[in-house]
Amino acid sequence: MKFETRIAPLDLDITLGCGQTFRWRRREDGAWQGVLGDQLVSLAMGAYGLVVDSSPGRHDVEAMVREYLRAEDDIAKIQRRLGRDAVLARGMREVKGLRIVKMDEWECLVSYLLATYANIPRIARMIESVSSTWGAQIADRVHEFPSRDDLSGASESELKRCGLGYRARYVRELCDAVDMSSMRRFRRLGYEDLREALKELPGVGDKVADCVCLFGFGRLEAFPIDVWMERALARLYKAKGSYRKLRMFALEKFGPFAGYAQEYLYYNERLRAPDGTCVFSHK
DNA sequence: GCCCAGGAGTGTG
DNA sequence: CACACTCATGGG
Repeated sequence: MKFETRIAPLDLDITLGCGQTFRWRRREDGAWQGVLGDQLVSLAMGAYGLVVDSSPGRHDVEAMVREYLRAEDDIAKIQRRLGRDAVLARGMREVKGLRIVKMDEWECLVSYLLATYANIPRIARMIESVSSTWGAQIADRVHEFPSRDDLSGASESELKRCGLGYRARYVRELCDAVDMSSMRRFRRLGYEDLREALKELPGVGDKVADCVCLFGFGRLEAFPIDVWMERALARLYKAKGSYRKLRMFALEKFGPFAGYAQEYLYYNERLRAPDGTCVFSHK
């Protein structure tokens, strides 16, 4: 099933390749292939807008894609607010097409649980391994992300065979700690209450909780802080200190769209090292 | 071999 | 509160 839908501004390479989500691959022809729910989806930029090709295809795939890419976010408005900060104001035009994604809450929670103390290629491998072991198959070598019930049958040793290491125990305990009704209950909580509730879960600390708030529950004020963000905040704002202090700094400075500021800064900080490009600077 | 990776849990001062 | 240590593992 193939159709075109209008989402602007949008840069697929930045949005799907910047490390906020882990199951998309860029093909030789430039199209991005990934899995959304039970759909194998390919995305490419066309003349009119975003060209979506999905299989097996479903009547609501367009709505799924538009929700995932947060098509209704007013990027101009967000950037106007973030532009009050002089550092961001200088480089935001370069990342206009970066959109925060709206992942499935459960997939996001497990993904960022696995992401602790691992690099992005390894995170992607762990997720693919878990998906191909417990997720329903939808195409050749393509599987859905396993639901909570799919995964609740997995033993710790089976999970370790997927290369999870010490994370295997967290996943096992997470399956016992939550079900789909608790995930629905989480949706009704405000950001601060949600992040505290998530932190109650095994293997979920400050950083994972904020990632799940942002990329899973769509709380745009969440500002996850990892080692790259610590570097960016120190380099660009001379801000240092505990997670709590840095989070308060960001919330005050960037307000309700702190999550977008975080992803702009994260993208910039990560790309700065390998190829020398630097979108934002303190000068 | 050495270092680091989108950290969290636990114990201690 | 802050800090130190441990927890597995793969890749540069």
